[in-house]
Formats: sequence, C-alpha cells, structure tokens
Amino acid sequence: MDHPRGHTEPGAEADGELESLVARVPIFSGLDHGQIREIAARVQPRIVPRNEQLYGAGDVNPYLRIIHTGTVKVYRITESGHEQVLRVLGAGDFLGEKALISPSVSDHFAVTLTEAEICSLEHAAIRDYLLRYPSVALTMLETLSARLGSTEEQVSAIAGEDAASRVATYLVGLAEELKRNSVALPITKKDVASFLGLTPETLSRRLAGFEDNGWIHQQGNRRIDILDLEALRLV
Amino acid sequence: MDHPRGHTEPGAEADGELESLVARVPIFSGLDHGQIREIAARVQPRIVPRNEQLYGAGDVNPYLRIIHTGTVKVYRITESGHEQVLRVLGAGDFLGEKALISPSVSDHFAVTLTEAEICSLEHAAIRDYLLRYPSVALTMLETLSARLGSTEEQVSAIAGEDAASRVATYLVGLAEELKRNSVALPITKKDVASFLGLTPETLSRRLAGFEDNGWIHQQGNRRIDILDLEALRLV
DNA sequence: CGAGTCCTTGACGGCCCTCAATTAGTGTGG
DNA sequence: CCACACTAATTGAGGGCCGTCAAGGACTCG
Repeated sequence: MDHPRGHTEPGAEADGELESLVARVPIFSGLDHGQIREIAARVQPRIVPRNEQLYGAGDVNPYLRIIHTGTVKVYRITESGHEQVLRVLGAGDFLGEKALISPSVSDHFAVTLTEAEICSLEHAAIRDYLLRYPSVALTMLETLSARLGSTEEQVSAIAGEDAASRVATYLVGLAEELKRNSVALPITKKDVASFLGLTPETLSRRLAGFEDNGWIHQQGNRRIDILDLEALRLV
Repeated sequence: MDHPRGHTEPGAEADGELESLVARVPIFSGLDHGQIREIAARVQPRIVPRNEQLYGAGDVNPYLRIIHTGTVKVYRITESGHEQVLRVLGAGDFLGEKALISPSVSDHFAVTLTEAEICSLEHAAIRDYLLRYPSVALTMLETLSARLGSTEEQVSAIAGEDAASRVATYLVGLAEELKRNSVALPITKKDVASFLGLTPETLSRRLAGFEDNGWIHQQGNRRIDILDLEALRLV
C-alpha cells in the first residue's frame, strides 16, 4: 500500500488505494486502468476483526467477497453435528460465489481467523462485470476449477488413505507451498484434524509418532520443523 | 432425434441436427439462433461405445466434452491405488473443463458407462466463445459452483457420517432425483461403494440390513424398491 | 496474569476393512 | 437364443485402525 500523496485524507486517497488494491486481486488482473477504476468505485472495503462470521448456514448472502489481507476459514456442519473444515482462504481469494447467479441459501460458514481486509461486491454488480469483462469470468472459472480439483483430492484422501498418510501429505504440501522446512499451521490443530477427516486425538498421535521417528519437531501449538521431508513423502 | 428430410446424408442434415442438439445443452441455453449455429459449426459430435475411456490420468486433454445422451463415470486413482468415483455425468453435463485456460495434465479418468453421444469442442474454441458470449461463462460458473457444492457434501459425508447413514442418504437422494420409489442404480454397487467411500462388502451388508428392516427391496443387481423413505431419512 | 480453549496421553471398544469362498447376474460369442 | 465365462455381489470370520471418553497439562489471548 503506497501513499503517493503522503496524507491519509479519506476521499481521493482511499480511491487511489482501492484501485491499487483491486488491481492486485487475481481475478481482476488483466483489466486496464479504466476498468479497474470502475470496479473500485463499486467495491466496499472493510476491516473485519478476528473471529467474525462473514456468513453462516441459512443466510442468503448477496455478496462476493474478496480477501485482501488475512485468512478466512470455510466449513460445514452436517445434520449429525459433525464440523468439516472445507478450505482456508487467504489474500487474493474470493468467497460467496455459490449464489452468484441463482440466489440460494448457504449451507456453510465463513469466519475470519485473523483480522482481515475484505472487499464486498454485490452479486448484481459482479454479474454485470462478468458480462462486460468476460476475462474476469474466465479467471473465476479457472479458480473454481482448481478449487474443485483440490476438494476432489480431499475426498480421495479421506476415503482412501490412512491417518498417517493424510497427515504426512498435508505437511509436505504446506512445506512446498511455503518453500520452507519450518512451517506454521494456518489453522489450529483441531481444524487441521477436521480438514483431514480425523479427530484431534488421532492427529496428535500421528504427529507425536512422526516426532518419535525424527521426521519433524514441534514447537508450540502451531510451528512444525520438518526434518525429513523424504520420509514424510514415503508414508 | 428427428430426421425431417427423411434421409441420412451427412451435410446439411447433420448441421440441422447439430444445432438443435447444441440448443438443448444447458450452458448454451439463452443464446440466439445465429450464435447456436456458430457454435454448432465448430462442434465435433461422436457416438462413443460403452466402456470407452475419454481421457485418463497423464493425458493432456484439449477438449471440453458435452454429453448429449448416455452416462460417463469420472474417477481418480490415488498413489496408493485406491479408486475413488468422483461423479457420474449424464445428458447436458460437460467434462474436461479442468484445463480450459492453463493446459494441465489430467489426474483423473473418464469412462462411458453406456453408449454415449458426445460433442467435443477444442479448448481454444470454447475460450473464444466464453469471451464473446459471457452468458455461457456465467452458466458454466454456476454449474461448477454447484459441482463444488456436491463434492463438498461428499467430503463431509465420508468424514463425518457412518456407513449406514451414507448409504441411506444416497438412496434418498436417488429417489428424490428420479421422483420414484423404485430406483435403478446409475453405476454398479462396486462403484456406488467407491463413491460413498466404502468397500463393496460394507455396502452390501448395509443394504442387506435395510432389507431386513423392511425399508427396501432389492431385485437384480441394480434395482432397489424403496419401501420406507422416512425410515431411510432418519438413519 | 488468569481463564478458557487447545492439545496431549491413555485405555477401551466398535466399526469397517481385509481376506476368502460361494452365489448370482450379466454380457458375449457361438 | 442359449450356453458359458467372467465380473459383480453376497456372506462369514477375524483383526486393526481410529473414534470415544476422560483427565491432565500447555498455550494463547483478552
């Protein structure tokens, strides 16, 4: 966030910031300056505190939300009360696309895990942009398609792999994503367990097992040093 | 499929058929006649025999395929050899959208379960249409979003519900979809088991249990009469 | 600093997977 | 159209993995 005019007056200043903010959102990349400005004009930015629910099951949520900073957890609660973490979204990701065209009742929850800067766009407005700037729609299609792919992976991992394998694959993925051997879990271990279709107890036991094997080292509740990536890949 | 001119000459005949065929595809609904004709001109229809693989893991598959008649099974095979059925597609559904924008290597398989009439469109062509007819992109977005939703349901069911509950929910869903109490499984029980994250043995036992309870009646390998829908809902 | 949540560790039980053998059904070829 | 071969489905026995319940300890955040 640069402040070219060196002051913090809300008016023109905020607009300039907004534009550079919109320009950095992946689904709007490729638009020219005028198009960016048009979108920025309809965007409602907001600083959302930690642990705030953006929407819940039963809501008719009329906004497409774009995360500029911070992380958001998306989860479902089944009829029988089981909480299932579906994904964790970060900077540049969007949510709320479910009811984009035909408004429908949401069946899942979205909660901020950290303080977050989130822009909201009314579905009617986004629809309008998608019709006028089809490249945005194409990028959204690509993103949704990738998201579908990773949810499919989640299905086959939960159905077909044992606990140790799921935990190991998760750690390897995290390390590759961050390109580091010391990783911080983006969510609590409880939520990681839910994401992997496990109980917290089982996750704890598997991690303890990996530590006994000398493959990882845990410090605190969130940080894990990966000592033997190859061993984890082979689990 | 009517043959208004009473002959099967491939030329103009096939084009007329093609247009009405394209017009019936959900993602092209809402386009006018000229637009339909333009798309029909680039479409390659083909009758695919039963049990033919449309694409497999490792393929770089450059076609978006649209199913006009017949059914197609989409599945994944994990590193450890587990086969996971992801979905079954029927008339009006499309597949092969994964590599629509950035070509990527497929990691799953698509096989016809019946003889099928399938249209192929090159990705380059579909991209072009999406940019010119954004309403098509919007419909695709909606479809992908719905598909994501049902895959998310699959995740939470496999992770959170026991075998009996998953089987019961599946049967109820099938009955509601077909609006009948006597349903034919769209796939073998083996594949249903895979879809539900179970082994065939467990599925067989749960169905036998339902039959003992007087909730269903099985005849042959595919047909199931549902005698007590409410009981199944409460499992 | 303190309260509440998260995490860990242990014991135990049950659900579902595995392995194996038989039966039923389906689709193919003569 | 029927027979046959092969795959699908069923049923049984046994065992292992993971969930459940419970309690103590650690961490985090207000």
